[in-house]
Amino acid sequence: MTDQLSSGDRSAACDELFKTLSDGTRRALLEYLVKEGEQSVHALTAISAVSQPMVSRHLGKLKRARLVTARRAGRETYYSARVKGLAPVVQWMAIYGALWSQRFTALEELAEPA
Amino acid sequence: MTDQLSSGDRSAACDELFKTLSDGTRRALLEYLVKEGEQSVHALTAISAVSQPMVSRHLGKLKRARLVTARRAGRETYYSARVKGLAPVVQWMAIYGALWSQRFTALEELAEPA
DNA sequence: TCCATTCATAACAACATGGTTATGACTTTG
DNA sequence: CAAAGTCATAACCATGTTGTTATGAATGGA
Repeated sequence: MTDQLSSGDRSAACDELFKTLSDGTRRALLEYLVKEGEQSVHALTAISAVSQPMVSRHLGKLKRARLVTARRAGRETYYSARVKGLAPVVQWMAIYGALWSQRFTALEELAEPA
Repeated sequence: MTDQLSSGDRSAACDELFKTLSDGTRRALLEYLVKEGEQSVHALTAISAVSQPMVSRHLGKLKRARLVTARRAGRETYYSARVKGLAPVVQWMAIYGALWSQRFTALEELAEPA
């Protein structure tokens, strides 16, 4: 129980989540799925700046991180965003404790464009 | 201006932040700084599983991501957490819009261990 | 002054990552 | 059946990452 630092399990989930989210192309794919709903690989390739195999691999990583789900229909595969997959990240944010809940609005304002 | 997906500026900040946070050692350092306050490299090395040069490099990346600040005092360098540095990540989370604010508590519960 | 402490950097090895093109499996359609 | 569309995987390259050990630059103290 001496997990003062390396909380060896939950930390692994955060590792994968943060690493997955650290790529702009993957975040763009995820954003698109969140905004537009279920999309085929073909459609996602169309809006991406990289090749179709790369899109497939990015989607594979998103799927492995449980940030998307895949549904196969005929020769097409439809991917959907899975928001709940962000839970470990949200939980990690809780290390900021009061800072988080109390200053959330402050951060929100700070984050506002104009 | 055709940044339908690659919102080329804010995205860069998220890239660096997520990439920085994707390493467990760095997250552990940051957590420690948040919980225990300002610490010297020596102290941070003591609680880390890696060598002192590696701790310095991790701290360098955290500093570059603006997640910590450094204060030099004699031969020691004291690092502090900089919570505001998380703002771009919080802002990015806003792509989930209503999902974020409305389901925040749901996610919190979901994230709860027991 | 001389030595120990503290920290950062350089050099290197091992490995992972993002990108490409080529190809194969499968499905729909003509 | 044959051809075209959709997706995933393999092979490969270039680059970046984490980790190490060795070393150098300052600072503090005997």
